[in-house]
Amino acid sequence: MLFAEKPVRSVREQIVDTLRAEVLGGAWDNNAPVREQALAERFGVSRGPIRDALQELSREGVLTYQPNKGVRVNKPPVGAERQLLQSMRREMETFCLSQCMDQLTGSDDEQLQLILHDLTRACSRGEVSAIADSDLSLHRFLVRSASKELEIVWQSIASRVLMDYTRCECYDEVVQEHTSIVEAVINRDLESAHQAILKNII
Amino acid sequence: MLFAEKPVRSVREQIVDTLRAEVLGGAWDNNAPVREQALAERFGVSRGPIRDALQELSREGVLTYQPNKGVRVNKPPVGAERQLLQSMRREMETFCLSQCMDQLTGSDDEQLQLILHDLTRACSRGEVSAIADSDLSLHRFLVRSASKELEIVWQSIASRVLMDYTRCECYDEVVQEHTSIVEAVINRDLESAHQAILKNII
DNA sequence: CTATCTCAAATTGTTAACAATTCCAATTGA
DNA sequence: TCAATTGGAATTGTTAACAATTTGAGATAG
Repeated sequence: MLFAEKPVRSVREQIVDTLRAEVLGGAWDNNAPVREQALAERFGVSRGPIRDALQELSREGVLTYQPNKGVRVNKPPVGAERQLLQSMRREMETFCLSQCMDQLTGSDDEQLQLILHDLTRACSRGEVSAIADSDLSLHRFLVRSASKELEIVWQSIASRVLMDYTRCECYDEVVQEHTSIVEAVINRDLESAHQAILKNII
Repeated sequence: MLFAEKPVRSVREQIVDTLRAEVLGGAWDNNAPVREQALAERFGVSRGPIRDALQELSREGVLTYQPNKGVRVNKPPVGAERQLLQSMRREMETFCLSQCMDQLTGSDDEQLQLILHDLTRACSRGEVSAIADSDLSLHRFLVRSASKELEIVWQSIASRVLMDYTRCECYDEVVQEHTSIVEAVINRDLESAHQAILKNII
């Protein structure tokens, strides 16, 4: 069996990714309650998988859970707490870059450019949810290339930090910064990649 | 309503805490499959809450999940990956100490000493699961005092790092190190507390 | 008028049955 | 003999019904 394992995305994963992008994109009111039944009807499944997804997003920091009261949209971290999370995110991503840089293949480069293309298109159209999703996807790709174990930890930090993604309105800058990252990676220029990452994670 | 909200522990939380302590304490074989039905019978509930608990422990790094194949006991991180997680844990705990130190009350001190007492007793009896649980509880108490939001992130890092808790066999040292931490905290000596924490998180 | 109580509707939590998938050992065939 | 097949048992995934809890509007008493 030499086939590359195709990432069979479960129902739960699809729901998680969709809702995460929507929340980070500002499509849900802050502190708004999230109802299981409504989501179940929307996604055409029963409440079981929906509950799974909401639990995962709660641990990720996108939603917040209260026993017997359901989940709501979480508040973004502020002040020193936010700075700590940003610092940890920088630490993880620079580490993962160092780890994976030498092992990336041409196929990886293609995928990166694909994601960058999605990000550019989403920015030009001003689709905030799609922008947030592509942004996260690009960083996730690099982290995942280094370690699937670290990916889970990273996601719960990155999601929290990006809970106020909508306040970033300068789309051109987003495209520019990620273009720098991808270019440096494709050139296997670790130093430039580190700098580009640090510049992007303010 | 001025009553302190008593932490009503849901069924899921109890199962999560029990299983986490058992795994960290080495009571489960490495890479051993974890069966939902068996746990459901053991805890006297249906598979639903069990699945919730297993999902949570998977995101926490204690277990590892594979679609349609269930969960297994996860492997501890090694090498540079482990060092990164340790570094992040240190960063979080020193931060949380600085944040909460001034706000701790006498009641908090009592609780800390209670946990330290549990830890000491567990060490003297050599009950590894109880040791791991008390150890985590003590650190969690300090993190939680600073931020309930950070607690979730911290847990997923600390659990991973402590996946090889059993290899630490010098119980006296465990007691000693945590006694130093609690003493420094009770004396509101931030500098000593930081040093004690850093010494404990190797 | 305000605060409290009551009860029905809405919502979350749990369960057991069913569906889909995986696992594994016995069977088959070259 | 050994690899591939197959069928049933074991296990996970999903669903709908039911139980428990919360919510909120209206009634009630002060």
